Amino acid sequence: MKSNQPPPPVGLALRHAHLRAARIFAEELRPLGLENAPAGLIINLGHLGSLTQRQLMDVVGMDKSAMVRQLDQLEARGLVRRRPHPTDRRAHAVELTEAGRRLLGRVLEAADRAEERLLTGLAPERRAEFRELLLVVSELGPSAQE
Amino acid sequence: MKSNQPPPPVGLALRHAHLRAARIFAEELRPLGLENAPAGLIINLGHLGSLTQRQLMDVVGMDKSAMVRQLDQLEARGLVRRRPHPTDRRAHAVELTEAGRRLLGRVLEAADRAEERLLTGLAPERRAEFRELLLVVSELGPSAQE
DNA sequence: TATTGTTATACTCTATAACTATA
DNA sequence: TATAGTTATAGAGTATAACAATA
Repeated sequence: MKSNQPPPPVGLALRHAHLRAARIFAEELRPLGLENAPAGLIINLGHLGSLTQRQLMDVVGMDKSAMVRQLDQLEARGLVRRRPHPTDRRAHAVELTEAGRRLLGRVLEAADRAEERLLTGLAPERRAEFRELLLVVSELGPSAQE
Repeated sequence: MKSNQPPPPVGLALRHAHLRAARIFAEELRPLGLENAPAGLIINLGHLGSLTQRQLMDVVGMDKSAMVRQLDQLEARGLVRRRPHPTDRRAHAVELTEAGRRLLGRVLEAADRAEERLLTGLAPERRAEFRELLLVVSELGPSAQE
């Protein structure tokens, strides 16, 4: 039943799975003129509402200076706004503009199509199972013990 | 039972899981003086034996020129050897040296420790399940339909 | 004519550190 | 003294294209 190759380390499989997911997502995003990183930012801002840049860095795992550059570009395109933070005058409250929120809908559709393609090899129940396990391993899920 | 947040797209969860795996693996590799990319090459050469650079590129998802640089460094450290390919005189047959094979053992131990840490949140049966599903999604596994 | 490996270039990401303005 | 954001810099990865040798 098993192949004669030893199973690859989980880390390598995660790398391949992520590379494949990123490739597929990039294809689905192409018509929107967006790349993966800014699309990820938009999705997270959509989920979480207004965030400081520091919080965004933690959420998307992006570097401080890369975050500045990405937000500069998104702001120049009118998709995102930096506002004064209500209580901390050092910080910015970053949020989607109306145009950003409109684009968010199309980005989420692209993400859904990408996910459908990514999980083609799994039956529906196994997809749910995969999602659940992945949330634990990624430490994004409810069972993440931080 | 469920959180009130919508679940993140699987692609984002894969990204987080992979970032976490890479961070943990890097920590386990530090005593060996190796980084993730060359360690991945060594593991793959160990699993698959002698490969051309072209094949290695496909297997590890690395760029043409990055592959040249990585192999140059591994060859300079005496861990890898480029030999004439038996049938294609354009190609190189890349393989581990004896020193490389000795290091491979320690790299695999580091990978095991990293995997143990990575999957801490999952009970043993769920780890096997996760591995199996991930192999399908990564298209590395037996069910990959190319 | 296409492919393997090499080299070169430009662009992006990462990591680091300095700097400012606040806290 | 520490933190949020900005800026600058060096290093690594990615993407491209050109090239030599070979298929």
